[in-house]
Amino acid sequence: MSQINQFLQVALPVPLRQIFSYRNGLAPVTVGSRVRVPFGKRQLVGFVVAEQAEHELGEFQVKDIIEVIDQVSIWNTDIWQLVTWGADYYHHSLGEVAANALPVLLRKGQPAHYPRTEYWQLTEAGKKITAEQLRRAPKQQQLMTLLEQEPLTRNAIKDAGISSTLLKLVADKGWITAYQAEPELKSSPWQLEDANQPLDLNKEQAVAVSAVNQQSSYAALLLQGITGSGKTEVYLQAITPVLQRNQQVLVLVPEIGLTPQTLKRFQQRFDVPIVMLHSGLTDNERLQAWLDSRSGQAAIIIGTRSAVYTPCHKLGLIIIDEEHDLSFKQQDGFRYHARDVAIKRAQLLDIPIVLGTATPSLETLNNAVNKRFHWLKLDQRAGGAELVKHQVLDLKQQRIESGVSAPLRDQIKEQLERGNQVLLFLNRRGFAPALMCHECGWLAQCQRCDAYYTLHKTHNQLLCHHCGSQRPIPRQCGDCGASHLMTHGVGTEQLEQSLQQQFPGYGVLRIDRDSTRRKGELSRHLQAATENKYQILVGTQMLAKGHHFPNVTLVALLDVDGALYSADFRAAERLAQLFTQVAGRAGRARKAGKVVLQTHHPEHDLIQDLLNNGYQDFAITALAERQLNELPPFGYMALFRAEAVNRQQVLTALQELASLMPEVTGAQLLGPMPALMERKAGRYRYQLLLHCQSRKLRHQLLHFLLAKISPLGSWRKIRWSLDVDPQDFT
DNA sequence: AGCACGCCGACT
DNA sequence: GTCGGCGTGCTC
Repeated sequence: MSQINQFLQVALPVPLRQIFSYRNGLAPVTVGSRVRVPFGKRQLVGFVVAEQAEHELGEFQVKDIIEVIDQVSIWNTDIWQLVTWGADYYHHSLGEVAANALPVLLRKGQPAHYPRTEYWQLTEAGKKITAEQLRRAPKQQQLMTLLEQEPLTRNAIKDAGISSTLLKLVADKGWITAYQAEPELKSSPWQLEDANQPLDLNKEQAVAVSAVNQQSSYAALLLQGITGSGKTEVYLQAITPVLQRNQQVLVLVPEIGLTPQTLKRFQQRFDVPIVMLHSGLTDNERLQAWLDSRSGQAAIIIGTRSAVYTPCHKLGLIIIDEEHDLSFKQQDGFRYHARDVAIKRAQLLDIPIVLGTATPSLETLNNAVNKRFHWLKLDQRAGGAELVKHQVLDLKQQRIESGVSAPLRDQIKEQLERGNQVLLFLNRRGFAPALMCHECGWLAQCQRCDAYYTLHKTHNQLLCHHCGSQRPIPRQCGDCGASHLMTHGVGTEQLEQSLQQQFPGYGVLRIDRDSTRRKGELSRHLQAATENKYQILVGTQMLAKGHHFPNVTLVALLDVDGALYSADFRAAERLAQLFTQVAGRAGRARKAGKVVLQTHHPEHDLIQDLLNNGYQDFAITALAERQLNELPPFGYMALFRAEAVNRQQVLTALQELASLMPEVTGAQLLGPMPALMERKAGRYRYQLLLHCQSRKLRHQLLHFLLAKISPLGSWRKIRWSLDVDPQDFT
């Protein structure tokens, strides 16, 4: 595909699952090149997918390409394969998948290379000039001697003490000339000796490190280690030989796990260029990081979900930390799972991938059980820290003050008096999750969602956590008009306030989405907590991840009942993961720790299993249950989510598709069924669940069903999306 | 997804 | 009289 005047198939970043044809009379392109094309009334940057013969064109008016942005493909081979695989597996628009995999500036069509700079070199005439001839012009002689060795940028010449006037003078003589080029890249091997001071490993860690280092081709390794067991040290020592071979390492971390602490750990160990890809970067910084990674300038690439698509010059190892974390699954648009994409990438490149976690997802655990993944376990706490104790507190008939039972209150008091910190989890932000009429039981409800308003005292407002709508706190009942309104339930705001009253003299810090809204606030809070400026830490789930509070000796989950009886079959798994994660937060250093669970159902199987036998046992039991019900990872699911203001429109559309589902053994299409929250932000939400016995069958059926959707008029009236391997059913 | 076109309510 | 609300239809 090198000559011009050809017809091209172009993938465009629109949610249409189709390819568009254009005529190229401009310049040669290859598959993967970006082109700018007219599309309706606008211009888009698309990706060349293939060349097309003239007779294959349809009846439509073929338009001309506006610009060839890349003469050659912008993609490394593995990334392009990853993109096409992703579009196929997730049945998503190829153009959107491709655009998703690039930094914003490249999506918009910016050149995919470092900014070019001006270099000066000798001309043929200049090379003939001898030092002798310039005896009386020492500055000119200096310049010529410098350029004799290598071409230099204008800046470098200036730094050598030569003025731009002189430069121009010599240039005018025709002795030197300028050309544009990308900056010279350093190709020297990375230096590891100085900073690389590995810690001593215990036996388990040593086994894990050597297991990783033995791999010379594709292998997936589950590194299952409880918090504090020294997973990071295993990562660092597994990385070392890869860097020594002058290969790069890609590290994927959860969205809020990307702490300065993590980065520091890598920087202290390795004196190599490290790039970080996180949400705080500007578009230019992202492009720079992308270029540094692709050119091989960066040795270690650390990033969140989308970093899985970062091209590398020579990738030798992928690490995915907190593998079970939900933030690896994109929840809108192109709904990919970065863990699964990363595994695919490791296969394509034939390199090892390490999946680290204390609480493997059931999908990963299953792969370990059936030996598709190597299974490495770290059961000892590194550095001799003691294991934590557990306790379940039955809330029935207890005196409860703002969510804290009397026995828990006593334990908090005890730890505080000993100078320790306590950590309390409550997964409800705001002051109270509902406002209720004391006379008639009316509850203040959001007009647009099937949900109650949350009372926020700091904003002095009712806030809907699902659609964001807000209104002033009413003085009277919306039903009977009585003026005696009371809050119902407890949120983190109230907990914070109550603890402050109950334990005067101790600092209470609340960490949730509201208290960390501003940029950098989370890390400031975490830092303050680590420095013991607060003794009582209150927070939502976001406090559970990856932060080290060595002085915390008591962790409590204040209300776990919600997860025990949830309609979402993954809720139990998530509670088990949360419990195990927070257990790691307690007593990390030399102090013994304790985890307390408050519940009205202490006898519940999940709680008993978790406490008596630990996460792994719970997870194995859960796996058996999944197998029985053919749920993932034993069944393969895909979810059509649909919504519209008009409820009947959604139902009609879904019913029409459901009626087209063929009778196939090993597959069924369930629904339409309402989403867990049937109405959200004024729209009715329903879904169809495709449940198959094999991945292949699911793929074929999705292909079939999607083809049926496009001619259906009813589907044009609704907003819909397809979620392959859905992680939740909200 | 955008972006247009196209018909019905409250304002300079 | 217009500005603008979002329904629906199309994009090589």
